[in-house]
Amino acid sequence: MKTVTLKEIAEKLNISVTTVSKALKNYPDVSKKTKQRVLELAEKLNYVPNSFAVSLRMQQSKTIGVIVPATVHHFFSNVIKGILKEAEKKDYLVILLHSNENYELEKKQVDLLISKGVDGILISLSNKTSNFDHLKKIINHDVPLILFDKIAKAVNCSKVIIDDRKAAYDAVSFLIKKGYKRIAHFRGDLNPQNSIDRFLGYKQALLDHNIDFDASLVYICNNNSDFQDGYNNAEKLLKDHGDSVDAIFTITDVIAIGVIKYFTDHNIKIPQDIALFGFSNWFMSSVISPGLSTVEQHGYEMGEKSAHLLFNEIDCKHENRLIEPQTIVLPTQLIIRESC
Amino acid sequence: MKTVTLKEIAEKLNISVTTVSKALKNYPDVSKKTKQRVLELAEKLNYVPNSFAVSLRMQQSKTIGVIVPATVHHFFSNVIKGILKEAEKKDYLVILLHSNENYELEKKQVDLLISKGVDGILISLSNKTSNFDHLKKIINHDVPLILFDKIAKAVNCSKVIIDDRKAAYDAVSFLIKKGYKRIAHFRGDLNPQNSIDRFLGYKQALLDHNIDFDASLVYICNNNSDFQDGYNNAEKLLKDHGDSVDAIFTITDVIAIGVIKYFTDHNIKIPQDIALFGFSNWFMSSVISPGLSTVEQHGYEMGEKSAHLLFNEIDCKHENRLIEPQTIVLPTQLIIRESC
DNA sequence: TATTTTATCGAAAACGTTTTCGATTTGACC
DNA sequence: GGTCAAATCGAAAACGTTTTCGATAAAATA
Repeated sequence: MKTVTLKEIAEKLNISVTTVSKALKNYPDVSKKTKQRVLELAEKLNYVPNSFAVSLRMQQSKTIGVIVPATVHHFFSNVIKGILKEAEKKDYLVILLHSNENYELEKKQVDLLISKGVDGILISLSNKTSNFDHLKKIINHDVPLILFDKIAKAVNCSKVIIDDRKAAYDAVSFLIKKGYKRIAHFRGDLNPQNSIDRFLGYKQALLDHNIDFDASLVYICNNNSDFQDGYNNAEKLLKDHGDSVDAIFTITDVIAIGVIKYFTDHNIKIPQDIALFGFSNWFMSSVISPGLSTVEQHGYEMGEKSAHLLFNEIDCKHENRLIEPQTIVLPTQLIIRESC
Repeated sequence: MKTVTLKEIAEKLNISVTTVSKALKNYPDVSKKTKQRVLELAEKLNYVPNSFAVSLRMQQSKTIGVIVPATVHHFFSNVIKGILKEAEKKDYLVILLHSNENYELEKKQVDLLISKGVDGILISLSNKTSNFDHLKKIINHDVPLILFDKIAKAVNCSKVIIDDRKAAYDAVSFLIKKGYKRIAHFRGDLNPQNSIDRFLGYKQALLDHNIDFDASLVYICNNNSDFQDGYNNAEKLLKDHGDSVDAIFTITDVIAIGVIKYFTDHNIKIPQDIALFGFSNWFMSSVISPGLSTVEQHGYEMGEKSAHLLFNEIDCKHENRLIEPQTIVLPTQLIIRESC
């Protein structure tokens, strides 16, 4: 099937390319008669505008780029779902990229997206990202940028996040109010902001409830989506502190799942012997037993909101309106299940 | 930051656009001296070719499109991961679309991709898709197409699948050899091929082991990724057959998880009272208790292979070599855990 | 010196749109 | 019949590349 162009329609109708183009776009300066003739022939020949030419001429691609660490996460795949939904509404296509928690890759992918001429970019940073020049490059190229979930505070662009610190604070406070006294924390890497914030929330909650912070109760999970990390740290915790610890707040549900696995394997009862609180509300947390208490993070809404914000900034740019960076903080909820 | 063009480089160097272009592409008919001058200035000005112009001129976008029902599935997000990996190697970008198990949407998305001028398309069909005109349209437009996992046998293009029938046959045979005699099947919708094939494998296994097929033991899950369907059907099964059934083979792990939930809630022991066998090896199946026996489907490899096949066909097309549609059948494995 | 080869360059067409602006035609009005 | 306004159209430039092919100059050959 040959792809048909304006020129061919014009020749068949013995009119100019200009008129064909204008007819299809319903310009007022072409007669009803020719409009109809053009429309009919275009329909018949199955005309579809060459998007490369349109992009070149209009300087826009109707495409946005999305970079996430991975989508094999319940949270991120929900975010993607929300983004795709919004994009569909606005007739935009989305290019998806996985940084794989790799800074160099993330940098390269940003360059790729810029060179592809996407109309906007959505990024959730990799855990390894601590230099933000590539993000500034995006801004310098005047392409709208939104950071979500794993953001860089220092970068001057709009952001969509949750209040990690408060969410962690709430979760740990809940544990304390339930009567748990020695609460460990399996935190994430030292670098990413949400790992820091959740740790700070944990610490603050202890402080506010007159419980001394004990650094030896904090364990680091280098990869907060590897349940083996949770499994191993559970083992370490037991070795270090015996049964003196009565609860653990983990940076993600996956880590908590690893902990559950270890405890189940070693006949340690949850929540009788030790309680658990996760983060993100992965699907499996609702079906595992015991059900895992966790923080609902609303990935889908975060995707929606981020995309919405981005399209808004794209529109602003086209209308030459000023873009005022804003930060949206999405609410979270504690989901209480049997694990505490 | 202004984007710099060949023309600007040419003007600054007092040479023609042609020469600049050729210098950057290392044509033999431009002197080493000018090449160097061009390269240096291009580097200094941060020149990056306008991809719209390149696409228009070269008639290719270096972009492929992917349509899947959803990515909130462990299997599909692994497929995506594999596709992205391959695409990165070949310097291709991928546009991701969710059909949401909606035929009309899928059709529209195919049109979108065609009109975007993607160099190739990868699709896993929605459960509702039973008309394949949109796929034929892709082929008629001469854009390479690969179907994976949820395919249409009738469409003449390359495919990457597993042998659903054999995998189901193996799983059910395993149950039988373990001594289970009355084995129910929670199947998927009537339409999709893999739902049919898994059912046929189930039936064949019974037949080959001299067990009568009992249609009343087959339950339909309209949405095979909704664990509630499994929960509800477990309830129905109990009501219909009491404790006479000793095993269930489910179309997916999620359904099985729903079943586990129901049985756990009602104090029915797995596998003592009833055994379970799932399909797809979702991450959670390894961490739930009891561990769920299932069929490993190798999503990542399927993504890799599909993308590889697609890039191959794209290359063929460029070199005007004939494309011979082929079907790759990926091996599956039984993963045996505590549920049987 | 005349001729041929080689090295280096650039004009121009092409990819397929969109949009500006000027040209032509038509009809209305006096 | 002459003037003016409105309606309808198209030429051409522009978006930024890539590539063909012809032109020129320098070097090699006779």
